[in-house]
Amino acid sequence: MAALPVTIDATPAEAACCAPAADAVVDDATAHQLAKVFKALGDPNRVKLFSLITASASGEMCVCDLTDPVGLSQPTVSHHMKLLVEAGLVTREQRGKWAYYQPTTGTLADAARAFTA
Amino acid sequence: MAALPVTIDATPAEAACCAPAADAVVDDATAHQLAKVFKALGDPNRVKLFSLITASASGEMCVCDLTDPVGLSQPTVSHHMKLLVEAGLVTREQRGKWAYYQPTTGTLADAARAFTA
DNA sequence: CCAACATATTGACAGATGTCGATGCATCGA
DNA sequence: TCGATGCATCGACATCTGTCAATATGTTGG
Repeated sequence: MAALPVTIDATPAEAACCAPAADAVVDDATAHQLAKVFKALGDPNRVKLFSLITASASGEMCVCDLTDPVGLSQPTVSHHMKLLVEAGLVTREQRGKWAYYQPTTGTLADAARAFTA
Repeated sequence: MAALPVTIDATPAEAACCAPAADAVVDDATAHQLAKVFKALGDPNRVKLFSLITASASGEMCVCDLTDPVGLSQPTVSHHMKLLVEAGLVTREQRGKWAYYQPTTGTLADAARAFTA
């Protein structure tokens, strides 16, 4: 499941007459993809990590700069970052010894729009 | 923790010189509140439930109309709806025998904006 | 090539989560 | 008043999740 397109695009939302739509407005695959994005931000520490990166002046941060602010061990931060990458919320770029993470701003906005669209 | 204001409003994002901001851009309470909202949508079935309600023509749905589309038992649907209510994503209104759930459209958008603001 | 450093992976563990059946608690209709 | 209906809560269970210490992998500098 590496590097999913993450296009999401909400279903047409047929809006039938009134009651049990029987088949969900979002299909199973879309629901899983959306849940993956939201679940990635469903942990306070990952919220902080993502916030730190998005608010970073340089637009990117390495693991060594992230461990201190959240107060977690280095392996734990790596674990969280992996989830954020798999959700498509950040991208990873290895430069030398450091792994730099950059936010993928569109992903979260698109996911949130899946309901209002 | 009933009926939280859910104002969220992102922190000023000081954007210091370059590196370890030491204290997170979002404080602990905000991170927890944001995580709560996203975690509520971090399950495929809750994504479907929320989608069903937001796309509903009448703007509200009762539990009896939700069990079939997601294929879950009634107690499980009640459990999921409780989480969505606690996250501030939907509101519950009891009318007669039925419990009607209505989407709180602003909550998700505000949570997503906490990072881009 | 080797030592030092930054990061990822593994193994383990407590705690949280999703799910259901059984049950309780209201409300409505007869 | 009584049974039926819609929903919530409880108890239980398997699974998932967050966390760390230990270790492995990979990259740079000497």
